[in-house]
Amino acid sequence: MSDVQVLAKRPSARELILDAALRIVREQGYSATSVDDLCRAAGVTKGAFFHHFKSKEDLAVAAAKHWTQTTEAKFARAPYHQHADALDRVMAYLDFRRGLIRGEPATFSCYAGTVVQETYQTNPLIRDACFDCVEAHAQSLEADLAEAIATHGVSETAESLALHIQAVLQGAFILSKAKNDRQIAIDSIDHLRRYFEMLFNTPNREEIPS
Amino acid sequence: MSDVQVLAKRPSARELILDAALRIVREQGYSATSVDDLCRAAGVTKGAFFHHFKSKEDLAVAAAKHWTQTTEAKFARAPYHQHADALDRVMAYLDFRRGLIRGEPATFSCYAGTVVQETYQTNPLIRDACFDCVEAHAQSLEADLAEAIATHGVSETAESLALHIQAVLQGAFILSKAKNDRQIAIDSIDHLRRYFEMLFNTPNREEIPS
DNA sequence: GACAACATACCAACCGGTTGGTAGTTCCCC
DNA sequence: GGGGAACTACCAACCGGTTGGTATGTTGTC
Repeated sequence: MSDVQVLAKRPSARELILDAALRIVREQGYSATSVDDLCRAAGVTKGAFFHHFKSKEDLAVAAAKHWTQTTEAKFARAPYHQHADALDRVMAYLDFRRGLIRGEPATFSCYAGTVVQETYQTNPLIRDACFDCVEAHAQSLEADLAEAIATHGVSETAESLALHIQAVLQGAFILSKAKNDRQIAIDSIDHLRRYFEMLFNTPNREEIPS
Repeated sequence: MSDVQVLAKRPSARELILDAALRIVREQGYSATSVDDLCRAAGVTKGAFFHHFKSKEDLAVAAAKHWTQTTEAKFARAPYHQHADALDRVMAYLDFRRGLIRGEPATFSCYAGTVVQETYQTNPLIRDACFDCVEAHAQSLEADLAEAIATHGVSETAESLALHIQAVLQGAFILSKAKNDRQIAIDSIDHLRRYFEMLFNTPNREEIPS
């Protein structure tokens, strides 16, 4: 054994490629990213790429699952879960998402949202993998939303609200990319927050608390 | 003069290409659409393409402007302008947008939103052209929004609300594409409508009408 | 020595773009 | 009003580079 035994072992080519894919595809888009681009960015050869993935499409699907895993871990250890009240957790989640809008759009935008626009009609496998990403994350919010809905007598469903949050975020990312300005995304998230404040504060919503 | 003098003259290659671009690029994405694809769809040759556009990038920018023009015309003759009250016009606009969610995502989604995701970092010319599209349409709503804001004592700006509408729509399109289901987009627009209802009905919003 | 994990070299198809050309129209000078 | 130069609109064939993918090694490990 020539190397020192360190805990941070050199990541495999597969992991290097997947991490590179999440980064470059969010920068350039899926179609514009060539297999050579990915290999160069990951520091591996084309042989390694096609050893681990049987096609570029296969990589895109695997990267979607990888995206789900990394984001799942990120949100699992986020502080918004700490609040005792369900609605507090929901609002803290929105604030957490707001706080993530930092740096370049490529770093805070969504892999699935980027890829699905280019593939939804030509590649159902990738499209479904991308929807699974978004849906899985939305579902992770449903428990808190359902509890807040029950407590505050709101007539929306947890599923619908969770998906609407994702829609606003995706749209906010697009506007940020188009204007090359992150503030425009933050503004939309603020509008979303205000929607939730009004929806859940229920300031005698036409006297019909359902 | 050998031909009959008809009003509907054969569209030029340039127009055929631009129309084809709006259609195919929304289906396949910008990078995945080759110049040959465009020529085939438009029924013209590559020579004609490069006679009218100096590059594929040039076509993308021209198509963005073409998109602005066609949508401008479409919304100019939409019925939501008829209402006497400004807030009624705003709400009717949202309902109009809701009603446009028909058929395939490629037919109701936005050229600019699709293209900008693939080009925002690699091609500033295209990115700016796409933002101009979105901004121009958002600005067309600002007069009605400003009037409704003034009448109802709302503390948001017309610009911010107009852009938020566009963000929600863009996000709704993405979710529709991902789920391959237009209802998910309609649901988000319904949430947006509810936000506007609550924002403008001002049911003693914490007693601070600004 | 078997097998996974890579690396090297290569391929046909396709990519955006260029070429040299033609048909028709417009313009201008006589 | 006739002729020709200049111009626009378009076309088919072609070009070098890049594409996703493959075939065939080589290397390290159990």
